[in-house]
Amino acid sequence: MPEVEEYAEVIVDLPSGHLDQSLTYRIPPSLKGEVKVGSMVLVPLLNRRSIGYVLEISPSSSVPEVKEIISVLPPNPILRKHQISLCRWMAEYYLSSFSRSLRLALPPGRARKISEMIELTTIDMDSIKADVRLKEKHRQILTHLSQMGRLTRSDLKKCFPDKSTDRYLRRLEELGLIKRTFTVQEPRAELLMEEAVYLQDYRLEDRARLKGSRKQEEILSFLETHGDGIAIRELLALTGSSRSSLKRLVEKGFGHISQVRVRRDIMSLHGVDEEWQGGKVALTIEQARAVEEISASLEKGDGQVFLLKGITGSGKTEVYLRCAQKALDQGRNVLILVPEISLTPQMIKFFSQRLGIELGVFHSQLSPCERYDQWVDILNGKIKIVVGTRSAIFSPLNNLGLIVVDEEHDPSYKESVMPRYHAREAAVRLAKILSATLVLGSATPALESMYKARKGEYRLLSLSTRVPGRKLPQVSLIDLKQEKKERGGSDLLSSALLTEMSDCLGRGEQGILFLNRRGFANFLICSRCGHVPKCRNCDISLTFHKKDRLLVCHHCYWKEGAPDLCPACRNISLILMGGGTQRVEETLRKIFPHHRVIRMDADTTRPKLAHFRLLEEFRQERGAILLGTQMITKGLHFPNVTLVGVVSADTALNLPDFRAAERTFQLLTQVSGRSGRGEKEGKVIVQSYNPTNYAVQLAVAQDYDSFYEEEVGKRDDLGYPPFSQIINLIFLSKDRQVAEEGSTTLKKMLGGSRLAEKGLEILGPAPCPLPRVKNFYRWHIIIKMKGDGQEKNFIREVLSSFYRRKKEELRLVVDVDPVWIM
DNA sequence: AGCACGCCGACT
DNA sequence: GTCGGCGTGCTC
Ligand SMILES: [Zn+2]
Ligand SMILES: [Zn+2]
Repeated sequence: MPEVEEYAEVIVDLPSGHLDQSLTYRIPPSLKGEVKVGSMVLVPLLNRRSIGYVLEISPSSSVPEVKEIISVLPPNPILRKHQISLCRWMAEYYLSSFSRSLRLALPPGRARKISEMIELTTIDMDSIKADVRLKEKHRQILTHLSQMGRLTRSDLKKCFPDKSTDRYLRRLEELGLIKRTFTVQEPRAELLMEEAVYLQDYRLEDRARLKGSRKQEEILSFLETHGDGIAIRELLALTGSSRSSLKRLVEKGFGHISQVRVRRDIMSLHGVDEEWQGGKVALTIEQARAVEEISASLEKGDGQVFLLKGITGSGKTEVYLRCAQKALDQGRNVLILVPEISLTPQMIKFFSQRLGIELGVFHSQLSPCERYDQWVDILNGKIKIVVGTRSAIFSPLNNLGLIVVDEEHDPSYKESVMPRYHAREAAVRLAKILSATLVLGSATPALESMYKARKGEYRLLSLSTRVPGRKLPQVSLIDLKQEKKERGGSDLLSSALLTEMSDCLGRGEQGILFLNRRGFANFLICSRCGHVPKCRNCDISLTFHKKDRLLVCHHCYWKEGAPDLCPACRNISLILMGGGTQRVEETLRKIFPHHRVIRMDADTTRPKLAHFRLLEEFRQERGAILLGTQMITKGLHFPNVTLVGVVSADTALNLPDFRAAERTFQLLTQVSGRSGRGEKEGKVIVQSYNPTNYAVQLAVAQDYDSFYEEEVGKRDDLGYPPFSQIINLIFLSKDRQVAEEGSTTLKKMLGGSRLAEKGLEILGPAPCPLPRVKNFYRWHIIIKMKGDGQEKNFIREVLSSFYRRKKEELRLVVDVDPVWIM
């Protein structure tokens, strides 16, 4: 039988990821049938080895000299075709590399690395000493190797840091004095097994004696209420205790620890969540129409994108559930994306009960072990519906009928490391790849989404009637200009807010206060008329720099002296705003010393599962205050919360970001549209120097359409999205100069004066609004593209040549369609 | 990421 | 000459 040749197109996975073309390899006869599209393979590359992913298989090759694939690595195949298509698009669209995006789609813990070990070929050191071909440095390296045995290249370089070490190693290998071996590293053991705690029988009197040890008592009652079999890692995170407390508890005979392959995961914990209760209900007319339209698309399999705009409490979830059921009935699978903060155990249970089916859950806080088991269950068809956060877009679930992106405007859908993809846009792409119907749901759709819906690209469905029996809270706007005149309250909290808070806490109810994130830019605001100095080019609030009393635009680097008088009303009334979050917390603790103040922000939620823990603490504490950034909106559903305050609408409105108004509108709409599910009436207080601002007013009036018109007009005037596409290039270095130089160099490479011809406009270079983070100086340039997207190819080429010649200590982050400009 | 190749300046 | 540093280009 004649041998039919087969070739594979392989993307090589180099750590730096800049070899972005596929390479052709021959499939040896022994691996025929084994190498498939999506296989992870070991391939030769120059005189090394590398991991690669097979994109395609073809019977012929135009490459003159091809090498052979060495082996196939399990699980095989590791990627499905639709994942490869999604990653190809992602790498291109977000100006990243193919291998980098593919890595995101690999099953958890299954990414492999190659390790290179260097060792002597002889132990005869005398002949080495006599070898005249060797230089002093050769001998030093050989001696070091003879003492240390096998070493990796990087270990060796710790002792021989000069740049010439590689050269010497090359020569030593040529002379046959050293040899290199390449091995594929096995997945780490802890990814496959996990330690879990199980309770043992204990006597009540022993239990009583634990009272003295607070932490042990806490761990034990956690296990009693939530059930045992939970991973130690998560148990400690959820109870906020240390390993030693657990160890003592186990020593006293209350439980034992064992290694488990599969364990109960965090998503199966018990608990209550008001948001996810109730059974199947009758649909409103609007809901029924939405379900009908989406179902029709499911039946046709036309890959229609729907924008489901539904005010809070209008029952979007019910629409998702009915449509999911429909897709499942058709024998097709379902993917539901939700924001980070909404994915709770109760939500999962609710969905799974309603659909009567086991759900796959994708969550960054699950252990790799757990996630791998789900991956297997998806492949063997046991899991037909996946609910997850941003990264669930990479789920191997195929045969998708329906994709849902809930709260599609939520910023947590945007990835923060490269490729900085937006899960909503990725979902649009995935729906196209798989001809799945896509539903984007939100009460306050992103401007970009609504723009596409108005253009007819998406089909708009509206739910405008509230499910009966829900009351809107009473919203008051506090004008800080007045407040200032009357000198009431503390410097950041008005007397109205403090009085309401005191009443609320006094009744044993709870309050929530929204603050802006810390460490952000300061700006000037007029305490008499509310005026804020803005950049005349960008319409961005200017940032105040104390050192040289300058106002600076962090988009285009426009600078001007800080005025003494308010430019609008000519009074000496400009005050500094933006800081003070720390002070609000201190003030609250001082005024309400007997009430718990819980702060939830990026810092306090850094430990694993801290979200759950802090929210749970808040829920259970009568008369507590929850203080934090946008991430605390989850707390709005708690029935005992009767007061919600927004400390400074101005700080939100004046973040140096063209989306500041949209963000503020979304937050305020959500806050003032929250419908009390309890019997108690809710109150909302919004503090501002500009209570007449359109974003504030229209949010309170729950008027999305007017806000859209107003905001879209502004975006059009200034050429911001959706009327242009923006790419933010961020240059990071520990050396300020390096970061700044990088940004100027790249701007020059992009064409300097001939930018307009290419349809590009560049703002900056400028220091980022957060100019220094964790010791890294940050500069950026903003590229605005007005054309059809063709300019991107040009930018890609410039970037790749920039990457090749840039200094090692300079890091470049490419953010296409940035969600925050920070 | 390695590795080769070529260029250049510093130092025997 | 020789040694290292550095920019550039390539990897099937
Ligand atoms: Zn003024
Ligand atoms: Zn500007």
